[in-house]
Parts: sequence; C-alpha cells; structure tokens
Amino acid sequence: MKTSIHEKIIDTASNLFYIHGYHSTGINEIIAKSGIAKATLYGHFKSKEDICIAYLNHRHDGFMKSLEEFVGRRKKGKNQLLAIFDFLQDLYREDHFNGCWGIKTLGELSPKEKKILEVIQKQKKELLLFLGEVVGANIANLSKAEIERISSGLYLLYDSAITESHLFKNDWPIFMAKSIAPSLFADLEVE
Amino acid sequence: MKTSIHEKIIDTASNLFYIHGYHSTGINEIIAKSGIAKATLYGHFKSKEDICIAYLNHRHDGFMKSLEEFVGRRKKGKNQLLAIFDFLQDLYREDHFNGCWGIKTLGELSPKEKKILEVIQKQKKELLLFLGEVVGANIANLSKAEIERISSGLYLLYDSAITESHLFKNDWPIFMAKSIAPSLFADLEVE
DNA sequence: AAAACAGTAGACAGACCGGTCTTTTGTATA
DNA sequence: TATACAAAAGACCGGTCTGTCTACTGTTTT
Repeated sequence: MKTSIHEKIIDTASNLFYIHGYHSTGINEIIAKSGIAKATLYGHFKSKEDICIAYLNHRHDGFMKSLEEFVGRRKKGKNQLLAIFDFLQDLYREDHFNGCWGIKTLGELSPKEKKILEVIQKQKKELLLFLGEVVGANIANLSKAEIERISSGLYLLYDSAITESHLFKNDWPIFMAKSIAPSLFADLEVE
Repeated sequence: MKTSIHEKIIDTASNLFYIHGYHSTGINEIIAKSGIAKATLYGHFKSKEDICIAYLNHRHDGFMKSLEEFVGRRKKGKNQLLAIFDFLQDLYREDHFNGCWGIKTLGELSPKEKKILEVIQKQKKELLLFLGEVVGANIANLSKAEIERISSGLYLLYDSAITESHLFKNDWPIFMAKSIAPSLFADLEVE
C-alpha cells in the first residue's frame, strides 16, 4: 500500500518547514512538492497552523521512539545516562541536520501563536520526563528532587548541544556537553 | 538632540523583530510604528535583511557592553565566573524578555540567508571569547585548551538557560545552569 | 532668491499569502 | 449501470509582501 495522502502532506511539510522555516514555507509550495490539489490539503488539515502542529508531532514522535530504542539497546549505567549525546551525534551526521525543530519553531512564534508554543512545551516536558526515567533506572536511591536535578541538567546540555552544533555547523558542542554531563552524577553510585 | 531617524528605525524594528519575529514583521509595520515614510527607510537601509543585521548588532552590542560592565563590577573569583547567570536572571526579569535574539533569528533562517547566519555566528564567537577572558583572569595557570573547555562549557549552559527559560516562561533553567557551572572548575584554584 | 536636500505621503508593481470554491476526472461500491 | 466519493486543477478572494517611484513640503545652505 502506498503512503496515504495525509502522511504525504506531513512528510512534505516537515521537510520544508524544517529546512526553510515555517513562515518561509507557503501552502502552494507544499501542494506543489507533494503533488496534490489545494482542496485536498484543506480536506485533511483545516489550517497551516494545524499542519505545523502535525509536523512537530511527527518529528517528536519519531525522535522519542528512536531515542528510547537507542537507550534501551545500551548497557545499564553510564552508557545509558550518556546515550542521548551519542544519539545526537548520529542525528548530527544525518543529511539535512538543522538543529531542533521545536526550538527552531519557537524562534518564529509571535505571541498569538499560543497553540504551537504549548505543543513545543509539552514535547520538551516529555523529553524531560523520559530523561528522569533513565536517571532513576541507572542511579540508586535517588530522591525525586535529585532525579529532577540530574535529568534537567542532562536536558539543558542536550538542548544546547543540538542548537549550537547547528549554529556552528560543528559537533564540538556535542562532545563538550557529553563531557560535562558526568559531573552531574560524579559522586553517586551509578549501577 | 532628538534620536536620529536611523536609530529610530533600528529601535522600532528591534522591538518588532524580537517580539513578533523577523519574517512576521513587515516593512509597513516598521514605518507605521516609527512614523516615517517608506522612501526614508529605504534611504537608510537598502533591504529588510540589512535592517535585520542592524537589529542583531544593536542587541548584541548593548548586551556585550552591559555584560562586561556587570562582570567588571564583581569581585574576582567565583563571583565573576558565575556572573553571566545572574546577569541573565536580570535580563529574564525585564519586560518583554523573549530569549536570545540570535538563536531566535537562527530558527527563522532558510539556507539562502547566509549573511545573517554569519552575523549570528560571529556574535556568539565574540561571547565565547569574552568568557574565555573571564576564565583566564579568574583561574590560575590554565592551558589554552583548559580555558576553552571551561568557557565553552559556560557558554553552552548560558545559551540553554536563556532559550529554555524563554520556552518554559520560568527561570528554573537559569538556576540549574548556574548550579551546574561550578563543576567545570571544581578542582581548580579559583583566585 | 535659488538650489540642494531630507523628509512625507502614498500610488504602484509584481509577486505571493492563506483559504474557498467550482468543475472535472477517475474509481470503487451498491 | 448508477451512485458516491476522493482527488485534481486551478480560478478566485481579499489581503500582504518587499521594494520603487513620483509629487510635494519644508528647511538649510549657497
């Protein structure tokens, strides 16, 4: 079965939004590149904003799924705690790497585009939560506050690594972030 | 003497670009809000892109000047090394805080807007360099590589703190970044 | 007084925006 | 075969985009 039109739209819009930016990409460009009619697009999505949200969710879901698998394949301990940086290194090496879709889109938002902002916040909170699970599973006897401290530290390092490696077109921020991360749990028993 | 038209344009455009975004702000909005004629604007800047670059430089120069003064007013040692996070805390509390203008604009760029990208890269390198000076002035006997490691660590923490505090509309990333930073120079003699 | 200049006001060009609507085509189901 | 439906194609709407150009108004300088 060929991919559905719905998926085709999301896929095309994703590439255009991610590479050229949300506001710089027009509806006409999306329909032209995906080879569908305008009426068809508006039968599947009621507005450009909705396509943007579908784009963000598409990227985020794929990212989270891959990340979870990647971390799961690793041996427990430091390997799992630092896995996100190696995962990012793979991401960085992919074609058309352009940083974080969420942070990129955040930069484009005007105060009225509140729905999109909320989607980005929710996704980042999901990532924070996942990192919290990884921390809890790999370091023994942590309080909730300690888990939060370590996971949000990992989160900050990850997010700056993805944004700065994109800005400088260089992966030193990824190495740097990974080398700073262990100090977050230096004096703790990593399983 | 009243502010010159040139400065008035930059000032108006700065506010609009920073709050509503670069692509979402039109030339007509800029001339309406600054009360000048369109021909006047195009007498001072040859394109919207040039206004964007003037906006970025305007913000960056003001930021660097204030930061340098802020750091200089501090006692040497840890106080100076961590000053940037307190400086950011002040920034965060200002009205209309909207994160980092550079990273925001970076998110809007399509591959063809190379000139603007280069301006952002240059500004961030300037910040890196300044942080390197602060590190060198406050920790004794460091090799060039060690200075680079510590200053780029501070830089990554600072940049994620500004972006994430904007994203979440909360200053926990600033506190978190400041609390992680000392581990960068934990075993070194801070003057 | 005359010329030069800096600014205002706004028409205009040509392209593009998001979004709606009508008409036509092809296909699947009853 | 008849009906229903999904999609294609693209005209069209009102509006906005960057950027240019003309015509006019003051002020300053020669």
